[in-house]
Amino acid sequence: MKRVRLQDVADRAGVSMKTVSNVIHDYLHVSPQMRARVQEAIDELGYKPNLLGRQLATGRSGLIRLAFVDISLPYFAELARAVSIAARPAGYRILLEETGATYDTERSLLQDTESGLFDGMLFQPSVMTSAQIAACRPDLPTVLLGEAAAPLTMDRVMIDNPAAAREITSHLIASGRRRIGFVGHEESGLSETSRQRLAGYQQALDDAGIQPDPSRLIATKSYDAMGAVTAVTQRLEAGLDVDALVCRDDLAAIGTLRALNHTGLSVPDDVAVTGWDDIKLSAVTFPSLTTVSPDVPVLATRALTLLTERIAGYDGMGRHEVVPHQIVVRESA
Amino acid sequence: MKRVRLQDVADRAGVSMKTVSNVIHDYLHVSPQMRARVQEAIDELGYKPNLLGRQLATGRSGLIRLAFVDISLPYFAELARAVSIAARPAGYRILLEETGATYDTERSLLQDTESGLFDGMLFQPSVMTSAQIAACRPDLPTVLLGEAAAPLTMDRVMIDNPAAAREITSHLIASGRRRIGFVGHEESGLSETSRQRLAGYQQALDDAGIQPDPSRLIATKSYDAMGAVTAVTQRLEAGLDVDALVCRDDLAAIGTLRALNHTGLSVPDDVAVTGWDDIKLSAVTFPSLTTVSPDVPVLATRALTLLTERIAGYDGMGRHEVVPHQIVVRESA
DNA sequence: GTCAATCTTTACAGCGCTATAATTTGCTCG
DNA sequence: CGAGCAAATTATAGCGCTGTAAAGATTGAC
Repeated sequence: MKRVRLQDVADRAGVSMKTVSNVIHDYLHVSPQMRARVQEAIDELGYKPNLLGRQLATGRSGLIRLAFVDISLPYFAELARAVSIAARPAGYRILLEETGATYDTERSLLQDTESGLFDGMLFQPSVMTSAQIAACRPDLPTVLLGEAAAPLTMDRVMIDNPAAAREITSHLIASGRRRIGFVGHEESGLSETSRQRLAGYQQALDDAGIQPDPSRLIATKSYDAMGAVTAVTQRLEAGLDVDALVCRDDLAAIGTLRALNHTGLSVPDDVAVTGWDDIKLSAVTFPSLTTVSPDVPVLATRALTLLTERIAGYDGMGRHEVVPHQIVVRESA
Repeated sequence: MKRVRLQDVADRAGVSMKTVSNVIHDYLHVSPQMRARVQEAIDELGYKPNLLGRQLATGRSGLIRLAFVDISLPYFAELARAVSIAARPAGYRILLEETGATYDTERSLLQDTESGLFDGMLFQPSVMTSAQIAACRPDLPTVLLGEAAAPLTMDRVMIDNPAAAREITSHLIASGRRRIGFVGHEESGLSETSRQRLAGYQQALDDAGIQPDPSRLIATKSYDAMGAVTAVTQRLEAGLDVDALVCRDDLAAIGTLRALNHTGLSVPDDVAVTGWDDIKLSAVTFPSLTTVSPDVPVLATRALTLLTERIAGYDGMGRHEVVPHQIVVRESA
């Protein structure tokens, strides 16, 4: 059983290839009887259009590259899902690419040695700076996600991190907490994400006239929850004095919950904890997490809109969009 | 700035297209000086091969479709990562597809109306039966993942579910538990996955001479952790009498932990809990989860090996491979 | 110095589809 | 009844690359 080509269908129906193509694409000007005749031939032969041929002819692949650190981090899995769902109506499929947070991988995304496969790219950088990205001058239409980096020439979608950090810290202060720490920033080489969240955290303390105390900043060695378990446990044993911990993300918060529980501290009675991202599991931990909830579907939709405009040829300066977030209050704070 | 084509490079170097192609592909018989000359032209023009053209010419896209229920379920996110990593050395990229566990979506995967885009497919069915899958006669080389369904004609890779369920239940029995329940199967229309895990659970009870008690089976309404929270809480309030709960997967276990904690029961002192999948977070919950750990990297590698053989033309009967698992003992049991 | 054998390079025909422009058919209307 | 216009259909030229087959260059053996 060999493959059926467009020409085979055309021969069978006794028409030209283009007419068959018109039927397949529901082109307006095809007479009903012709449409029926061609459809019959298609069905009889079991014809399935070959996407490779179509892609080459149109010059579009319908594929968008979605690149971020690691799909096994729940936030990114949920982001991937949202993007994938948002892309379907626009006729795009999503191809995932993990960077592993290495400079070389991120750079090779921007300076691809091959072309044609992707129509565009959504990229959440984690180690490259705006200047480095700008220097790469990617030739693929690209929209950046997140707060990490974005040259002026490129589009970017994110939430207002300092504001959200300030809000969630203020929430802790409003509930009477004063000795508030921060968990989950890098030990050295602070990322832009951590920087912005720390800034909002500090701002909230300032607003309340609380003197920020550097001894309440707990850096972690890795992005996963285990990094927070290790770091927080260690600092608790060293006599950390806090009544609340703002965590950089939900994974850090989950690790923090474990460290606190393990040490015999009760959440939120002894120490309140907040997360960030509102991953699905944050509603199911015990206690459930008060967290910053970015509007991921909107983020995905906006990013795709900007990207499709770029693909369509828009060539203006970078547009930087801020997407809404909210503070979801649960048991942990 | 228009796109550079192979012919442009050939013109610039004063050679034929094929020679340029040979240089790009490190073809054996190219003289060093020719290679240098062509490379120079490539660099000068900044030539990037267009994959669409290559794909059409070779008839291969290098794309493998990976389909399962939902990427936001941690097990699948980790599986996707493993497959993606295993695919790279073989020259394949992975395109994710979510089925949402609906029959129509699963069926449309098998009976695609388009062709050419994918070289093969890895598919973890969740609602289709073996017979339904067999009836579809997919024309794309396909390897099935998981225990749910697999016609005799198709390859499949999975772990030994009944054995693993039996082992983890026996572990509970060995630690003195007797009133052991099961959490997370469907309320109606038992899935093959649940069936096999329940079978192993029951077998272990039988082995120990314990009478299985249907009142200790707790079905859930959804696959996520919240489904388990609801179901377990409800049953606990209704007077459920257990000293251990075998959960269908880690998400159900995490939900179960919350329900138990919320009800004031201590894990593992009052009730031991086990999970399934060994997702990353299972090491960070409090208490951390004793769980069944499938060897996902091996699963991914074996599945891809079988798939590449199918793509290469292997046409034998379905091969059913069993991949190793182990019981990871942590705090919860 | 010649012939065969091997190494390099080339010419060109597709891969399967779409887009453009050209052509034919079907109507309306003066 | 034929001009004029719109609707329907076709012929054909690519899209950018690779594979095949064949030609040209080089080498070694005798």
